[in-house]
Amino acid sequence: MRWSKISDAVIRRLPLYLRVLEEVGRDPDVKLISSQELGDQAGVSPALVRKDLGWFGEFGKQGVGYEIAYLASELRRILNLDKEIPVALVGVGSLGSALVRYAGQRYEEEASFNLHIVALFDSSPNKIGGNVDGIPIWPMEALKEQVAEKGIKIAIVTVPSSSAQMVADQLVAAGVKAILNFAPVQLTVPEGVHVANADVSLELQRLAYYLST
Amino acid sequence: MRWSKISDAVIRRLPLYLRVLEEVGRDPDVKLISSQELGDQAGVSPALVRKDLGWFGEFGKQGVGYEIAYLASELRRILNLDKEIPVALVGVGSLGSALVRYAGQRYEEEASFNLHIVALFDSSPNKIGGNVDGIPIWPMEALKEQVAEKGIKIAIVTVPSSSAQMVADQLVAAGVKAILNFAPVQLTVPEGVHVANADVSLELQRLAYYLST
DNA sequence: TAGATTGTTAATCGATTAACAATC
DNA sequence: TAGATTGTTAATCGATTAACAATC
Repeated sequence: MRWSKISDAVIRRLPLYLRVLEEVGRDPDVKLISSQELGDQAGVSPALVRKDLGWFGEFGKQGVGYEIAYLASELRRILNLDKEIPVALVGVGSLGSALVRYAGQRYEEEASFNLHIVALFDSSPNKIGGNVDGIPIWPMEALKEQVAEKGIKIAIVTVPSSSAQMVADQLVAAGVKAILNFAPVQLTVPEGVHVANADVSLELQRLAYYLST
Repeated sequence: MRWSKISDAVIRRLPLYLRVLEEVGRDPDVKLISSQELGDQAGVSPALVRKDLGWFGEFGKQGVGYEIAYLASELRRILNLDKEIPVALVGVGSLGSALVRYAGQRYEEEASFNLHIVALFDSSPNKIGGNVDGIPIWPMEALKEQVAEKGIKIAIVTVPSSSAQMVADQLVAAGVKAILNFAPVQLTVPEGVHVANADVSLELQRLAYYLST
């Protein structure tokens, strides 16, 4: 544990900053960025940008700003994106397959989207042995072995709600530390395992609220 | 505008409460639920459940609790889910197609997921005229007409980042009031239009942070 | 009635913003 | 040097929790 007690709200903004830095860094003439400019592009106040970065160190120079390339590399280090991260995906339905392709594209396009889906899992016999974009589909029985062998710490769950908790349990047992859950259920995981919910269903229902305002 | 100034944090929890109510409501013997029980199942404190509901009215009985069917119907009304909501989707790639199927499934399985994708749009000539699960794919030129004809107020955007802002502009011009954006860019929309970001890329990068803790 | 639980106000907690000394 | 912008502390704002009177 490197920095304890840094709030999730802070962590959530770091990838956003990193994306802005990569965007502006494409212009080789621009070497520096101020918290004002970085905040503008990320949709955050300059004070908050400085406060967020302040949790991790001093990355800027007073009167000057932040060196784009340096700050980007520091953010990659903080987010563990300085090395390639192997990811598993469980549930190779249409959403699962689409996410494999989506992640592959991000991996190609975004310089520091360093997450790589390396193994797929499904329980359906007619999918096992197949692949999506060249990534092999394994039976659930192979989960533990593959997670260990490939050093997988993050998994994406795109199985039906009814099996999501069971799959999460298996992932945790196999040693996975973070889960991106697309199933419309609240997963229960032990302390130390992180779950992010990508619940499209809830988001759409939430948007419906604003139709009456 | 019915209730002004209710925070987004509150609105975000309402669909969650609704989901719990539907879940427990399946058992016909259970007619009542306390804020304690509702909170437990939604992962929220009982005090917060009562405070959230309190913004919209008095739905419970002291000493008794909340009548499940009644509270559910009130939440549906508040979230505009008491009537079917037509939705458009722009960008019929693999992610777009997958979401069409996903939404179709939610529509079947969840009693009050009352959002219905009724029109798809793409710029690729070899997709136009086709369909996904029977829902027709229109050219972008047909957007304004279809949105007006079908009364579409919500759209899902699954186009590449490079065209997302342009598509958003067209959606806004056509009269769409809420956008669920899957493209990894920050969309700019006028006052009164709501954007929810479903940025899988950011979520995964965020999860990577927790691998070092 | 007695016990339970709501609705609501006051207290607390945490996150964001404002301000400014330090310093490049 | 003078102007600019960081790093950081104090002030403010908003959201959550605690507490309890009202009441079913």
